[in-house]
Amino acid sequence: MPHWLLKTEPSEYSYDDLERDGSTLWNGISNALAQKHLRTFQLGDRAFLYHTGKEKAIVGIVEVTGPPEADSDAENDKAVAVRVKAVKRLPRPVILAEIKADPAFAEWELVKQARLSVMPCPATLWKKVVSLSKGA
DNA sequence: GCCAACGTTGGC
DNA sequence: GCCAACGTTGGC
Repeated sequence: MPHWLLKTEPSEYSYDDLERDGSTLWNGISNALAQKHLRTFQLGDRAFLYHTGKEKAIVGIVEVTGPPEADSDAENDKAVAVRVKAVKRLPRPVILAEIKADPAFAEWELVKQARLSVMPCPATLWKKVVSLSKGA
């Protein structure tokens, strides 16, 4: 089961908002590579939610609750959106600085390609982030 | 607030 | 189809 990372600007839509809503349609993704990733999402896949802007931290885990569907808001009629639900907040946020400080993450798009908003998260990195979130 | 990185647009 | 100009994102 693949894992992912979704970015969001918390002043626009935060993990708090998702917890309040229960689930939301993750739409408005226009970048071609991000769309390519989004199209391969499957029911039950899990993703980290990352807050950009002031926070720059992975804050929680979400789960895909349906297959990719047409993003009816998008100008591009091939664009897809995916419904996700909140699973759990991480015990503590894992900030970008500590991710960058660890060479294990050096090849991850989160570090290498700052502007990509939907990306895969290799299983080893997933475990590492979860483990970091349990630390001090 | 600045700017590097990257994507998109449009003239040729 | 190339590439210069421009716009956007997001870290700093």
